[in-house]
Amino acid sequence: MYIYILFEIMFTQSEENYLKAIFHLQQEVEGGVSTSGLSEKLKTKAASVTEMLKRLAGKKLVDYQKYYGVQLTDKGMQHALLIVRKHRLWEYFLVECLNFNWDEVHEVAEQLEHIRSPKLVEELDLFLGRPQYDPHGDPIPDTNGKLPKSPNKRLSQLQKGERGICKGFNDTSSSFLQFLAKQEIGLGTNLEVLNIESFDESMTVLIDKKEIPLSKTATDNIYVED
Amino acid sequence: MYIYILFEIMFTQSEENYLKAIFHLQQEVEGGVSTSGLSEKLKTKAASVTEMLKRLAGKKLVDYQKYYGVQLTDKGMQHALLIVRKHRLWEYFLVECLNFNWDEVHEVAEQLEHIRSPKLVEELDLFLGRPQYDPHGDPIPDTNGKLPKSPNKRLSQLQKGERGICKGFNDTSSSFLQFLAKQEIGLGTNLEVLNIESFDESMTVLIDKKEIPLSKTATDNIYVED
DNA sequence: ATAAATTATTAGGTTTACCTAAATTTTTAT
DNA sequence: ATAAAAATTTAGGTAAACCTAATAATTTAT
Ligand SMILES: [Mn+2]
Ligand SMILES: [Mn+2]
Ligand SMILES: [Mn+2]
Ligand SMILES: [Mn+2]
Repeated sequence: MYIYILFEIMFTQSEENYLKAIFHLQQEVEGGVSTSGLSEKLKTKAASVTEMLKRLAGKKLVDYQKYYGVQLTDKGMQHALLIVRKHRLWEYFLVECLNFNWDEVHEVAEQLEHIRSPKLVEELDLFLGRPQYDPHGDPIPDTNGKLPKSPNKRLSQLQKGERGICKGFNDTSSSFLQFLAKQEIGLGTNLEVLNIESFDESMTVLIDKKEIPLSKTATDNIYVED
Repeated sequence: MYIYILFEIMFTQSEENYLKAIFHLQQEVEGGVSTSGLSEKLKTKAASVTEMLKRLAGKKLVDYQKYYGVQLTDKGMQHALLIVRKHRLWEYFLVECLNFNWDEVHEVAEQLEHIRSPKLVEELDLFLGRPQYDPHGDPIPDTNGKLPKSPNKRLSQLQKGERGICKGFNDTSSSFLQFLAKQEIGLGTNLEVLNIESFDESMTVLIDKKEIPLSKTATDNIYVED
């Protein structure tokens, strides 16, 4: 019985990476997640993705319709949320305890998220003081997979003259995070929209008395609370 | 150039497990480490070991003589020491920070030791206060692979009437560690040899006013400082 | 409605890391 | 010294997770 449960819960690193990628892509577009989307996100070829999707479907982790993409089953969602939980808890640990910068944590968390030990996850959560958000402002699922509500207004959605507090980022690539650091934009940063160019939707934003120009691409990837 | 260095340093989990196993077996017996010894330690079949040894030899991590076992090269030793360092630092972390018992840490450390990130190791070491010994009393190699001198007298080497302080354990199997916990023997435990049976070399030891009988097998696996 | 372009799947290969069974070498016992 | 036993290696196979090239289905554009 115990063995049975272990088998049910054991997935390979690769399978877990796919589950997480599907989870993230699922939030961006509705309907099935495409083979090419996964292929791009995971930097593997489409043929490899197709193969893995068939395997995941066999394990009842996804519903897979040939040519029409995949969606996580409840079981798949549950495990994806565990991986996300672990990823974000470790990121928090790296920044809070080990002097990592927020743009250095991703690669290591990508490995640590696969460490298998229920006790480890729960104790780490406790040790860190049950944080709600990771260093990028992303919500950390609790033991049951429940997400605290995420800050979900984008900076690009603010009107001229509105103010907001930076609560998170969508793109967490190293280059974007380094760009943000250079502009001195971080979690908790206060900002005010001074102007919006109508032709390219770029903004001029007031941060700490400095006027910072930001492209639509940038403002789309910054979450704010107003 | 940078890529080249990365390739040189990247080994698979399996390769790392072999290197560590060879390292441990090398300390127990002199001469080459045998295929069967590795097979037993790693719970794989001898044929699999032979195959891996050829691969490791190809990567200059071991000197391998068909039919006569292997020994780590300098390069292999260096990497084995890094894995041991990581394993023991993580064990220390689990016990000191995450409320693990010393007999619960091994399995998780077995996974964590493979996380690749030079910064992580050094920062973890710093965060933990540069510990010298892991929760089992085993020495933690420093950044350069240097080991602090290990407590190396076995309880079985003490004479009748001698006293000692428990400094470490050789066998770190769950069953042995649980046995020790039951007898309330741990790091720092004071003990006195009350009697040694000549026929089987078993001992009666005084610990905290209780008389505890210990087999030769047990006393061989307990390190003491006198 | 067709053709072209795009996207996805299948077919066939590779490498790693296991396995079993058979063959070979070394060690031990007579 | 030879034979039996034990240890090791080789041969041949499997599954995971990738790949390229060829084929097929879907979507888009004319
Ligand atoms: Mn990962
Ligand atoms: Mn994050
Ligand atoms: Mn390991
Ligand atoms: Mn240990």
